[in-house]
Amino acid sequence: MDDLAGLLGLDGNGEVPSGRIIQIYEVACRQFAQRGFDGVSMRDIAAECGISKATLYHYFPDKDSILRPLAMGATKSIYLHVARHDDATLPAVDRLRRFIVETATFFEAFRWAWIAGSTAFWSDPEARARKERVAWRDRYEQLLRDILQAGIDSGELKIGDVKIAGRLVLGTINWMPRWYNPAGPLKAPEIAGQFCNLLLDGLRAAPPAKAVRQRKKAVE
Amino acid sequence: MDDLAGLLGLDGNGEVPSGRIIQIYEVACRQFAQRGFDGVSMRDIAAECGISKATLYHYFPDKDSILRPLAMGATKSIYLHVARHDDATLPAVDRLRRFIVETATFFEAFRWAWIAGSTAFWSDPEARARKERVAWRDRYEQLLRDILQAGIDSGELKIGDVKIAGRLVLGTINWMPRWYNPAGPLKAPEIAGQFCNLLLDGLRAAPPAKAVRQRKKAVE
DNA sequence: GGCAACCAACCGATCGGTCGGTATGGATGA
DNA sequence: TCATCCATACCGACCGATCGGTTGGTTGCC
Repeated sequence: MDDLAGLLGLDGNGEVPSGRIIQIYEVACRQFAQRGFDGVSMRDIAAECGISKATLYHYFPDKDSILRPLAMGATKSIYLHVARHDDATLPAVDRLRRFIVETATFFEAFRWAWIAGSTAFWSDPEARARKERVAWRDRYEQLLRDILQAGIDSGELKIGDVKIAGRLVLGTINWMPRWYNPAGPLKAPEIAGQFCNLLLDGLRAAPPAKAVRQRKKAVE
Repeated sequence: MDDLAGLLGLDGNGEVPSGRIIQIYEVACRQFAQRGFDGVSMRDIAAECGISKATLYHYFPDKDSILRPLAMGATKSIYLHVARHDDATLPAVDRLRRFIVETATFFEAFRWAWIAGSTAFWSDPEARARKERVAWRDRYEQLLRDILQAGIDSGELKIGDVKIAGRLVLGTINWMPRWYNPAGPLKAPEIAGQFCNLLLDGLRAAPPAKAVRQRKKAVE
């Protein structure tokens, strides 16, 4: 189960979230992820929850306020999760591995919320919420770039452009939800670990110097 | 300009495509990419084209038949494009570079169609069209895996799992449309070239043997 | 005359959202 | 003890707006 309550921050404070509210979040989250925000009607959500549409509006003022906490929670929690597991005293290579693997761990736990948030990013009409979400996303991406820069400074990594390298890493991670099969033989963190190995050491077999020359000629 | 006519296969046959049809494709394509298929109404498209909604239905029988050729064309053409530029007699490393760079070249030319197709993949109600599109997508991904396998066989590449490595490469490419800025200093093929360098040689600075030992200890 | 291009007006369906009302169960006060 | 009260949880029926799509035309050019 997803433990969406944790992602939404509903379990920490004094409020006791109704089980119905959690159910609505879970149902809506999966439907948004699978068919998109516009592709899901309030009637759809109500039907799968086994309640009437009017009851849905007893718990939520409008459709946006179902998606918003999910999208915000996913974006904010992913940063808090990787930041909690980061340790700036470790070698940058290990920090990078943790960043990648912990992102996958998080994504596996909150797959639907992640997808729903990333596909419906553009539709929130409330500017403040949109801005806050972008800020958390920026923190997440900045942490990765900080790790890469630390690796350059320590001599562990050899990177021309930190921004480009960051895009490379983020692309591999962010594309995972599109094809990842939870029922497959490899769990997300294992795949992420292999990604990290490939990213660090490259696809190329260690070439003798003359092979490099030959390659350069062939490109021309 | 996009030259959507080429992507749609409208210029090769005897038919003379009306300029209006091209205009509708261009407008719809960009709107679908920016706001999603469900987020765009036929009224929106008609308004930006400067025609009435009824006239839209003079050229297209329904909404799906505007998106379908765009999505199909993007998926089919990307494969044909990279396959045309592939040369199985070249070293696998060069073939891989061409695959990545030519994908970026194509994506830069048909950015909106690419995005519209990849986001609206799931909504086509016509099973035959969906199946055909998946088939072209599979050919595209299989070509990449073939190149990787050729590199393993020739000793150029050192890859444990071709599927995983393929996902890695595809992720970096497919995520590009999400952040790529056409007005930025680097064009898509240049970025793709840098991606290829990083993918081939890795982020890690060539480590002395003892540094590798140290790293392994730190992971534990 | 015939046909491509175009449009205002309209259709049934569905959208997000509202309204008035009901069943229930626990606290309150005489 | 029992009537009252109130908040919570729920629902059927409805609203105006908008959706994809249709109809019955009117132009203007060959």
